[in-house]
Amino acid sequence: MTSQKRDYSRGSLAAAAGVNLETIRFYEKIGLMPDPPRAPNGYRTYGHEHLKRLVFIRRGRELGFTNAEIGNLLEMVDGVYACDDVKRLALANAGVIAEKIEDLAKMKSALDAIAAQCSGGETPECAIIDRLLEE
Amino acid sequence: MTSQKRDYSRGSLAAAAGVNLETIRFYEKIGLMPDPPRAPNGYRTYGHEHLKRLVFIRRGRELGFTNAEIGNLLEMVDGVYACDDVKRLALANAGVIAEKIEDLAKMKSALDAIAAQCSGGETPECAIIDRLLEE
DNA sequence: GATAAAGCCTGTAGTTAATACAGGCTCAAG
DNA sequence: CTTGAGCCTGTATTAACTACAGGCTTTATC
Repeated sequence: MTSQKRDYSRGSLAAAAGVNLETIRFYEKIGLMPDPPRAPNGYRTYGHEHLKRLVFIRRGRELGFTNAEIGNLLEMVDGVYACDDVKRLALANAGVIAEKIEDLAKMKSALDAIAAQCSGGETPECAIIDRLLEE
Repeated sequence: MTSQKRDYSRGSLAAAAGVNLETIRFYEKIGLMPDPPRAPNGYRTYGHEHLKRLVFIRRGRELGFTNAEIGNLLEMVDGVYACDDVKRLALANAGVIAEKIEDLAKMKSALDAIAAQCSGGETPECAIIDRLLEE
C-alpha cells in the first residue's frame, strides 16, 4: 500500500492523472467530470474519487473511446450496469479500430508504392505528383 | 478518350470530384482552391483544371496528407518542384501513418484482451470497467 | 404566365477534443 | 513587501469540415 493523498488542486490532479490542466475544466464543462467542491477562496478541490474518474477517462481515451462513449461508460459506472452493455461497446470499438487500421494500411502501401516509383532527384518529374494528378 | 465537360457549377464540380458541396467553398477560403471566375449572375464557374486540382486534393487527403501539406504539394505543382522534396514529404507521411497503425494495433489488442475477460452477462461485475478503474 | 422546386449566393455557427491566452486574484517564500 | 506560482474566469484557436439561415436566380411543370 502506498499512502494516498486525499486532496488535490486542479493542477495536482492533472499531474496525478496525466492530463493537461485545462482538460479538467473542459471535462467539467462537457459533464464528464463533476463540478467539484470549492475551497473558501474559490479554488477547486478534488479527492481520490476524482482522480479515479479522471484516470478512467484518460484510459478510455487511450483505448479509442470518444468522450460521448466514455460518458455512457461513466453513467454505467455511476449507476447499475450490465456487463453485456459494456462488452458490446468495447467490441464495437475494437471493430472501428480494426477498420481504421485497414484504411491506414492501405494508405501506407499506396504511399510507399508511389514513393518507390519516385526517382527522388532534382528533376521536375515526380511519380507522386503524377499519380495525384492522374486522370 | 472520353468527352470532357469543360464547365462546372460548384455543385457539379463537387459531384465530379467526389467531395461535399461546401468543401469547395472551404478550400477556397483556406487557399487550396482558387477564387474561380464568376458567371454574370455571380455563380462560380469551374473548368477541367479545377476538377483536376480538386481531385488532387481529395486523393492527397485520402493518403493522409494534411491540408497544409497538400498546400505545399500544390505550390510545388504550381511552380517548379524537385522530386526530392515531394518524396521526402511522402515518406515522412508514411512514417506517421506507420506510427498511427502501431498505436491503433496496441489499442485494439488491449480492448480485445479486456473484452475477452468480460463475462458479458447481466451481472454487475465487468472486467472492462474494473480495468478502467484500476488503481 | 404563374408557381414551385432546385440550385446557387453570403455569412455564421456547430462539430470533436482539447489547448492557449488575457486579465485578474490569492497564496507562500524570502 | 515583493515576486512568482498557481488558481480563477471567459474567450479564441486548432483541423477539417458540415450545416444552416435568409435571400437570389434558374429551371421545370401546370
